[in-house]
Amino acid sequence: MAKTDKKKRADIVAKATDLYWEKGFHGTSMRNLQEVIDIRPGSIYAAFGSKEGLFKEALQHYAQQGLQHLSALKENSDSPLAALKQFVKSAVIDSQMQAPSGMCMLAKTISELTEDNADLLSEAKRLLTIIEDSFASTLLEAQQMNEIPSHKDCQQLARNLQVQIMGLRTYSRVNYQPEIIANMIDATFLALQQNT
Amino acid sequence: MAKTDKKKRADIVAKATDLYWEKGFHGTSMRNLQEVIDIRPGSIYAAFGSKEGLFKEALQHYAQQGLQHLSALKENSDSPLAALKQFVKSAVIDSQMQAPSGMCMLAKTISELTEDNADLLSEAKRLLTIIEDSFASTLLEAQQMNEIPSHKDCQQLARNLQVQIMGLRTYSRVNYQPEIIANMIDATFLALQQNT
DNA sequence: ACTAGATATGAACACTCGTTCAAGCTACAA
DNA sequence: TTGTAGCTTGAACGAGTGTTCATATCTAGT
Repeated sequence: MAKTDKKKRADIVAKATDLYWEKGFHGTSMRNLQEVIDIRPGSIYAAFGSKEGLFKEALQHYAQQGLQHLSALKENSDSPLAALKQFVKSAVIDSQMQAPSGMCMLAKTISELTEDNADLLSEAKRLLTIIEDSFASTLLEAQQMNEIPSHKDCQQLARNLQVQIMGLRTYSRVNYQPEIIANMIDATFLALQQNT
Repeated sequence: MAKTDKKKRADIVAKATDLYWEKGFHGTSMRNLQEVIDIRPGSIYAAFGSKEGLFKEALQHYAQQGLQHLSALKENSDSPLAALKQFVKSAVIDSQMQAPSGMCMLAKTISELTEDNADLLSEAKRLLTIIEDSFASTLLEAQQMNEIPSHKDCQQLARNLQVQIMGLRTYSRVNYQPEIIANMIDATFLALQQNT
């Protein structure tokens, strides 16, 4: 019973995440959500309290999904750097056609919201920081395996990567040219390994 | 009379731009706009047709503003590259505190909207392309003055710059550290000039 | 099979949304 | 001074917003 409840709840959050991700916080109405999830308003409010409450859980679900994807890729590879590169390519290139939006949901949220929704804004920032940290520790693993010159600052490299991903995902929406984007990612990772 | 009308209209567009820029298309209501501009609904609809019509003009106003800023900087400098760098720094760093939003309004629009507002979306893309072209021609000027190695592809460099700016402006909203951001911009422009 | 507690339902609430339009006002030509 | 063309006004429209809650339904323990 408890298990069923948890599964149901997770299912609701997953569907809500996709809709919020596509249309944004202000662009998504509770009626939209109710139709897509096939649930009545009372149930949402009993479980999540408000439109903001559900959005907050959607953000968390989104971030966790991303982190899990990265660690899955790392497990299937003996090069942390190659895993990271694959992660970036799938986030930037594949998600442009497959995902609800080509944008990173966290970046999209940070772009959209103002201090009128300070809670959601700071939650999105917090989650992005966590992701940046997981980039940094992946890069550190790569460094320990001599994939990256030892004098480089992995926190700084993670920052650069974060900037690059955000830029590329936005740019890809303007100009979707997979090969060119792929080349830019290759160049970014080549620079990581170089000695200057 | 015609002059006064044009000035009035431009004033309305300028105020609308700032509000839309801050709150986004869906986050801004016509009531918000009416209050900020101090105008009655009928007048807006007579002049712009719809919420979308006004937003479209706001996008155009925003883009034109940016292009004018860049060419003003170029006139006050004999190095196109230095002017461009100053433009980037002011867009990424200064606008974080001063402008309605730290984001580029065009990127923000592209991030927010879906095909439900195809007109606005493609207008934002079109304007961003124009801006990228003006980066490219600025870089070409720099190349002709030997500020940039002659074998580099200025269109490609402009693309990189666009990606970098979009990324940095989003990242700055998460983590506003002006010196670090400034260093990253310096590094980007140093790489432009280098011979690899 | 019965009952008590939890959960789901969907009509309804107060409010805001984008938009319209008849009536009033303004400013210039004759 | 008067006529008229065009702009401004603000009340009003129907539809949609996020949210609530009394009622109906379901579930689990006896």
